[in-house]
Amino acid sequence: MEEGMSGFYIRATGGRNSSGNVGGTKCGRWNPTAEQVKVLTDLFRSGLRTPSTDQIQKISSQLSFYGKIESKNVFYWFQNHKARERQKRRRVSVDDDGALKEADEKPLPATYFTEIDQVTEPKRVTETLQLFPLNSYDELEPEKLRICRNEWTENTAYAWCGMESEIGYPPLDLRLSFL
Amino acid sequence: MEEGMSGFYIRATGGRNSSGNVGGTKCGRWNPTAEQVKVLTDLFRSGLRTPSTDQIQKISSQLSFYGKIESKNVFYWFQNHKARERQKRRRVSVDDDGALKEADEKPLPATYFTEIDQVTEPKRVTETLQLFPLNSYDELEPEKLRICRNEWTENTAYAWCGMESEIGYPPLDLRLSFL
DNA sequence: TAACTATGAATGAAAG
DNA sequence: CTTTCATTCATAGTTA
Repeated sequence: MEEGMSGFYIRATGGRNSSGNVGGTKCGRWNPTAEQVKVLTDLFRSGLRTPSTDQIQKISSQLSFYGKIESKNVFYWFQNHKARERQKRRRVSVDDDGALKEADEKPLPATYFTEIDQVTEPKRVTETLQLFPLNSYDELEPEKLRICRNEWTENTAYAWCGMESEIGYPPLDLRLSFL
Repeated sequence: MEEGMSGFYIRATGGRNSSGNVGGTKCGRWNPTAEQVKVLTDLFRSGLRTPSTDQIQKISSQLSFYGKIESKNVFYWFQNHKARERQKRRRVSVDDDGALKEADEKPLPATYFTEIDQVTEPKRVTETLQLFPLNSYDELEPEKLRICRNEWTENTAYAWCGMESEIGYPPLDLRLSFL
């Protein structure tokens, strides 16, 4: 029952600043700034999933305002984000029983976009994608509060068979034949 | 979701005791029980390195008997365990060429597992066969050198206009209408 | 209680 | 698109 007061941790903030790499290093990986992440997330939430080369180019160009970025970073970001959303959903759907938690990447209504490169759109999209009435990021939090989102599952079903006491675990089959 | 911000993190310090989560708490990371760790370690030592989604499901399901667990925990556990074993070995091979340290995760002979179904249902037997003889030992491949190759900017397949680096930032339309 | 350690979680990058 | 790998961040638990 160790219960300390809530304390803070000061993040060391190593030599990397948000607008670039550590001084001298040339091969570090991209470290997106909060603003960049926000824009990308907004785009994703708006329905963008697989931006074309041209779109990537434009996004990257714009985001370079906030810090160093290359087109490939944008490309990878969307690829990863999409894949992980799927993977997450796949995994949740299996071991989650119905506790539906807030999906933090739920697509917005399509009116947000004029045309959306979304899975629901059979027709190939022209790369117009105009007019993005987002009023985001006028201010970014100077500090980040880490919230527990519990994205994966809440897991409600533990089969605590009441046969044992709390610590008296049943003998484990070390051969693991259950698999 | 991390980004290059410098700031503090506030530790929530929910009411958690050492043997697991308190009933009311739903935040916080997974805290495996000793039994869960043992099973996972045994699986690892038996050669399992990268369980498939299906295997992850089964493992997670079984381990839920010992306490709260989600499939993503199993996924991460194997990911981390494998990575850290690799990293440890790499470190040893670098700064300590001659003397081999004690490998504490040495794979067991395969006979450790497999046919022990004398008390289990045939269904379990099937699942056993399904899990083990598969692509478990995907280790042993040489580690890759991570070189900064600049493929993206050079490769013609994408033809990114490499315009990153330090440039005068254009006036940015903050409402993302650039697309 | 502040370092330190072990490890869960996340994600950029890339391979398959 | 899927899966894997490397690296880093975050934090529970431990130690000095």
